[in-house]
Amino acid sequence: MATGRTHRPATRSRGIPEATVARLPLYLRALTALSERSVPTVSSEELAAAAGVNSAKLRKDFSYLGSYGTRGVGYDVEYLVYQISRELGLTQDWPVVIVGIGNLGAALANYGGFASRGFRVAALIDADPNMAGTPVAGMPVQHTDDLEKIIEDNGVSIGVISTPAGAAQQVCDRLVAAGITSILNFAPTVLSVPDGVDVRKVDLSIELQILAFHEQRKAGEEAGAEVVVADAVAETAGVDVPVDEGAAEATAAEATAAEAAPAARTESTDRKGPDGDVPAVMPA
Amino acid sequence: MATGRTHRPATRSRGIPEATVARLPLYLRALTALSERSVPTVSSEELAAAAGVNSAKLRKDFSYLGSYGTRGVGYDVEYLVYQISRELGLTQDWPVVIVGIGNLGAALANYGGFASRGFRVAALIDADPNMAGTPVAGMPVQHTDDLEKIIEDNGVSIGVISTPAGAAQQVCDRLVAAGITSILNFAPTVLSVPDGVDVRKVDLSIELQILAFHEQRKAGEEAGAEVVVADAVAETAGVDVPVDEGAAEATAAEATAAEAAPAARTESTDRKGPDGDVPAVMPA
DNA sequence: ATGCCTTTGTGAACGCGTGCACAAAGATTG
DNA sequence: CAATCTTTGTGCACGCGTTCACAAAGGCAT
Repeated sequence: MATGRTHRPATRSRGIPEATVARLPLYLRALTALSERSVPTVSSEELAAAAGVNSAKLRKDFSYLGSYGTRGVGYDVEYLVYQISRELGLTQDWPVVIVGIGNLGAALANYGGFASRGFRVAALIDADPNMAGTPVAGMPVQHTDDLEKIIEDNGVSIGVISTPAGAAQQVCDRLVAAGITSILNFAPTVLSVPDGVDVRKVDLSIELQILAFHEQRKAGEEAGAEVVVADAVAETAGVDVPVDEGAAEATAAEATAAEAAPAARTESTDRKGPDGDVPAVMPA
Repeated sequence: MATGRTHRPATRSRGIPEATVARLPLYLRALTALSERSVPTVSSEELAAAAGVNSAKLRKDFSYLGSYGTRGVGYDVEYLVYQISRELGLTQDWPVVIVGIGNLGAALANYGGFASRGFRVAALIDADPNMAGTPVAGMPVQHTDDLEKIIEDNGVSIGVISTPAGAAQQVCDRLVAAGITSILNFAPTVLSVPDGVDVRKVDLSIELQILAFHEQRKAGEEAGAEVVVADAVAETAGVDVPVDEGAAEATAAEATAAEAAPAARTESTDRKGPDGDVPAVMPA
């Protein structure tokens, strides 16, 4: 998925499991859809299907909130919508600032999903003086100089960072100093924040890399013979097998193509060679 | 299905834990930065700090890849960059199509982080005929009609969906039918795909809702006297505490602010328009 | 070589999250 | 009111992921 949180130490969270919290918005969305279709009640089975999860998991998730269902019937849609909204804190207004109005920042400013859930874009902030005053999503961009004042005046506690990576930590520090305690970070950097500040990150590049890993694995399985060969080579060649078999495979790769690893990365990304690990043929 | 590795430590084979895979890009980024500064070696402690993780975790993560470190010294930066890149499949080129060129789609098309990691945007696709031919990020937008042909001609196996929610499943189906096996979904919908197809989702609205939850909890703790009092009352009064403490807290909240809960629930469809979270991004 | 110092790699313990399976609870029907 | 049927809520077991803590391994100085 898309996120990660800065590690929260000792918070006596006699509360809802993090994994459950992360699913509540999913349930809420499914419930909202049902609500709009005026469906009065829904069973855990149906709702789970709509949310794309296991029904047992859903019931357990709801059990952390309380007993809001009726046995033999299901859950009252409207009531559940309200309860989840309340639990998530969506019954109140959350002013949000977006810092860094480039392509992504502008897209976020135009994103309809914010307002529909109680998130109000209070201000758009950018460091470029030329952008100041320029309307984006019907709202004038303001300059970074006024960041602190904007946050204070609007009582903002959630900030979105969509600046380039180089500016992110600096912006983050100013946001935190100004009183922000929750940050959604789109910049490809690890932000360091003091305790008590939550950071969630969305990293497009990382998501793609994870997909690439699985994609490669899938491709490798189809032409799976290669891997076997690599293992065989390792054994026949009497390669000094380190600690375990997993390492052996890696070692086999080294023994052939990866020997020139440091050299290979000097330039080209071409490595069609006798890799033994990387599939030589791409999925069509 | 997975009959092979029933009784075996996952050390063998491509048994890299999912959690580890998700962190590899993080390490890679930190290592790349070190590489650019010509740092020759790095210890697990230093690298962990740069990546924002625990050093023990990092070492264990690397142990799944093999023994690439040198005791007493650390890891060779260049070598590790190569190994991780190879493991993630970044040593090859991954053509990608982006479907839905609204605000977000355009932002993604302009995003530099893709190309820098071996991901090449092969095509931009949109359903709006008026957009066809319009250059976005120096590349003409193509019409959905040609989706299948584009994917086949370019050997694309990774697709990015940045359409409105309503169109996402349909687009997804066509992508899958055309041979796509990995999807990065930005539309706020649960996509259903056949086995063998990976889907990762990025949902901005959900991220904010999770932040709101924690934000609310933080605010509640500061003025936490309320909750404590409520609990005390419950006990002193000999109230039959319902299911568990969590529920007790919820009950306490209702007793104060959420008194109007049942009322609100009759009317809860009001505050959000029919938009829901439908538009991930509207076709500009 | 020998001994010291640093850092890796990993065994083991622990905690969280997931899924199964079922008893309890309520609706519904006759 | 009793019997039946549906669906919730949860106890339990299992597996994954995280963290600790330490022996082994390598470098380096003497």
